[in-house]
Amino acid sequence: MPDKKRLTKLPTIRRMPMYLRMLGKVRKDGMEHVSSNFLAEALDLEAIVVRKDLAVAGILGKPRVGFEVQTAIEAIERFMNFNSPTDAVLVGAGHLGCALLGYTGFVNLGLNIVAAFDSDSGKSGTIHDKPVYPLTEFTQRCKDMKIQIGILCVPGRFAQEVTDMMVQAGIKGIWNFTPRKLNVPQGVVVQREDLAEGLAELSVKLSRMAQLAEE
Amino acid sequence: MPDKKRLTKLPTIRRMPMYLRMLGKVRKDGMEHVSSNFLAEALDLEAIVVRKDLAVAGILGKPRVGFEVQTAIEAIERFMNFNSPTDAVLVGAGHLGCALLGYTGFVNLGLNIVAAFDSDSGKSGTIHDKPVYPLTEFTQRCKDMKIQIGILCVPGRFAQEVTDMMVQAGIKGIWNFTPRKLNVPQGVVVQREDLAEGLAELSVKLSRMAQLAEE
DNA sequence: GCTTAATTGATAATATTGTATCGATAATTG
DNA sequence: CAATTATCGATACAATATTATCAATTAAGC
Repeated sequence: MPDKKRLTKLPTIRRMPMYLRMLGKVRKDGMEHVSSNFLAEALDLEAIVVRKDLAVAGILGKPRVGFEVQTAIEAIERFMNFNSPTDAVLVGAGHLGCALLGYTGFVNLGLNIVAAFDSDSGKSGTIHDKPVYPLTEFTQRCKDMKIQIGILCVPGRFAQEVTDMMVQAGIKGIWNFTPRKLNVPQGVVVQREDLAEGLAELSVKLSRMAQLAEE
Repeated sequence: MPDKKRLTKLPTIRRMPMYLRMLGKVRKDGMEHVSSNFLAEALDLEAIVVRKDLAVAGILGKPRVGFEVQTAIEAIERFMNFNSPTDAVLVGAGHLGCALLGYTGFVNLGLNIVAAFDSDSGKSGTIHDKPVYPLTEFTQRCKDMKIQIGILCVPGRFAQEVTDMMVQAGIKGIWNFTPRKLNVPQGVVVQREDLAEGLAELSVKLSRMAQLAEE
């Protein structure tokens, strides 16, 4: 049986980036304190959820005042390991790959995409200021740079092949944007990202809404 | 208090596209039946999860044989409303927008992107065989085509503005790829898509893995 | 046909997540 | 400085999701 440890408080963990973003905005606006109510309102959550989530990250508030913005930001960054950036590479510089390369928000979340690779060596050069290399150079460069995270944006049929390369190159975490299951050895974690899930949710919400309207 | 209906069986709903994809592959391979065990193995789930999920969609299996592939596919499509495609438009033909325009998998999930819009009228033309129009034509065209779903891929600072246009144009569901909360009237549903959530999860999984390795 | 093995589906148990209640605390107001 | 009010945090409760158990059913093999 493969290692089967459940990740407790997963929803809380997934909400952390939201808090971080909003706290950043709030700080920029010059506010030093913020209440759970304010955050909840701004993020479309319940105040009690906010309080519990912040408590998980070890953040304490003061009655009548709320939470100290700066302290909260630091606590979340620490809790989530966002303050020690991890180098990552991306494979597959198609549209999705380029979109990810251009997304500036990842640095705040501890992810530093240092390079991209593509099997089409015609794409070599730079995209959004990040170097793009031919895939043939993948293993060597990853090993040289001691890359920890690989972002997989290739067409599905190449997914496993590239995954094997990543594992070979010492990558420990794979962010998988293909709709394939990846076989990886123990000690390597895979995070699947499947847009279809969100679409399914939207689809069902919509049809329930339509039903309500009929009644 | 805003409408507060919880969506039960949400995880099940979000897994449906996976099943559909795998069942399609299995059908292409010529298999007429498939066991929950097989699906679970192929999708990295537990067999019992598969059985329960299929049961929710009204799919019955036969002992010793498993589930009829064709029947299961049709049942899921019916359950999820995937067989009556909904027309959608996309706003913001940047990299992410283009990636979504080029993704062929959505038709199987009942989503038919019929056009895209961009404020930069220089982008007008076609992308991945889909027409791209200037944003000025948005409202009229949406109304003409009776568009139900809008996909929001613009930079965050334009998110609310474009949302308002969508609502105005009669759109009922918004798939929001910006990291902003959208204000919409009752009767319009928003599905947020935030890549940061997955990254947060990966980040925590990785650091737990690293800790395990140390022990 | 009878036995065996595989597989389902029903039921129950457990774990996780979300929500409500309420006393405690600190700033504000009079 | 006392009363009031906003806000937190602890506890308990409820809803949801996952996992385990096991009898029932069907196909296959003898």
